[in-house]
Amino acid sequence: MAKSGDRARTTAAPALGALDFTLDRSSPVPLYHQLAQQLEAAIERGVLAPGNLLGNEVDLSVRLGLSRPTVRQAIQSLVDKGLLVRRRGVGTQVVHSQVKRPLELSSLYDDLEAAGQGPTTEVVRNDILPAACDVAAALGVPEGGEVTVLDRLRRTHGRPVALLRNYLPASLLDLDSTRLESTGLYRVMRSAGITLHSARQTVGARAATAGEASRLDEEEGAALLTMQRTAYDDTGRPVEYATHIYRASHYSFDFQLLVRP
Amino acid sequence: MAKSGDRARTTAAPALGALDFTLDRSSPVPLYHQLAQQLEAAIERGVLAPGNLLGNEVDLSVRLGLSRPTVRQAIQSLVDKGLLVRRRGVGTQVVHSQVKRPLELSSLYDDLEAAGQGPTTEVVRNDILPAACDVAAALGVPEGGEVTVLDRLRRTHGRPVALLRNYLPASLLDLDSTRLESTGLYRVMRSAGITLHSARQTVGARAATAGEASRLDEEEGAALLTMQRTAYDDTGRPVEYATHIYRASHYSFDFQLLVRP
DNA sequence: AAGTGGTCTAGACCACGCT
DNA sequence: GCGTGGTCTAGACCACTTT
Repeated sequence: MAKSGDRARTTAAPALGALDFTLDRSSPVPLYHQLAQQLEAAIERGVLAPGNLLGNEVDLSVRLGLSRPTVRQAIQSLVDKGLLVRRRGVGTQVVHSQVKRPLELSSLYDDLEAAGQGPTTEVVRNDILPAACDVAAALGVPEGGEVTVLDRLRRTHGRPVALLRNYLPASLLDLDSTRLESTGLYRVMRSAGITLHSARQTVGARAATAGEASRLDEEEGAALLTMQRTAYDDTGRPVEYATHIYRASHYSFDFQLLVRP
Repeated sequence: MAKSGDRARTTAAPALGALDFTLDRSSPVPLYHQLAQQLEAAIERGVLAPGNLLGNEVDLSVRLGLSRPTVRQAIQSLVDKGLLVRRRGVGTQVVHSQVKRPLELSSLYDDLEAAGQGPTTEVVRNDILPAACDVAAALGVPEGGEVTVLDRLRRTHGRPVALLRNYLPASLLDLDSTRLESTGLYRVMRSAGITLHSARQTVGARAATAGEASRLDEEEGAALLTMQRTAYDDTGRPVEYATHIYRASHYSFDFQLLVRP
């Protein structure tokens, strides 16, 4: 069914030898990771152009003084990031431009990073209350059990962009409002020893109520983006349930997907 | 800052020996993948309960007659899926319930799978036209170059849920409208030898115009979910640009994130 | 036929979490 | 100190793509 024979233009292998990789065997950072970082940097800087290259894992490992599995591990990590593509009988290529920075997946990281930076955050509420039914179910605590309810208003350039409501098991940690205004929730949680592992998100839309509209500087009925999220730590226990509202006129979710083979 | 000492309840290792793994060395499917599948099945069926287990990679490899790297590769693939967690000095645990099926990430797969199933699809337009500015930029073709424009209306339970507009380089493949009504676009592309590799998505919201409202059976001004996507094949070339509109009252995006360490 | 990545082995030592 | 996963090695054979 394919029409044009416009096949993967495989550029002849460029002078890869020009690249000098510096490996420090005494460093605590693993060799495969050192190699991966330097390969990624070379790709980012355009030294490794889209097309063919990285010829031959065996040669590479010999030239670097590493074993092949170690080199493979480095390459594999960049394949997982979507920067490289492997083909049997062909070789390993840098993916053809586009795709830039993999965006580290969706808003979880957005929020996480952006929180401490340009935007400002105002803590509107920070209380411990008995859990309502839906919250209890999401957090896996008994109904009526104590949960921290956190309401925040986030602005960028002085304009409101989002109403963030988060629920956390009250036993998990103390939330310092002052600290939450200068950094993101996830940073606070992380520095309390809570390591996030996964999250389940639902993104939808609906019209703004009068109350939401006034707080977000919108008209009643304006389109809002909604997001619900339950986040789990590395044991699989729920550690956060969030219901967020974003001004659709000022915010959208932007993320990249990789198709797993 | 952490309050409660409610630490990862590590269940004593259950009788793992009861599990019998069947490995077929003559099969074309890799040993690590056979093992991973059987481990995943055991987790799914609850035979491997959340808590501690899988004790000791070395023992496991001996008992299975595999080398440790092979066993590690199997385990690693499940860790990447979010089903297992490894801890140094502790062991490998099944993640504590929740998290069910990792949902294969966002709507790309949703559309991909759901397309051929419950929902029905009506091809409203399937033409080859010169590319407008934004389309040309997204697809990396010259402005005015030929692109296929595909408009579809998708329904579930007889009700409209989405207006799908897709642009593809006209040279890429012929799109058979009849076939598109019985299966998804990605299936058609795949069977034409186009293997998707990655996609960049933007999800937002806005109010419905009069025209959109009438086609979607909504009121003018109703909240709509919008999605723009550019998809790339495994060489990094854009193969699809899409602008989709969903009825927020009938559809939302649902997906899971894994936090990479 | 030659060259590539894909899989697999049987060891080794280290870093970390626990007790 | 002990047991765990984390890293690394130096080979081997196979499957696939290209010439």
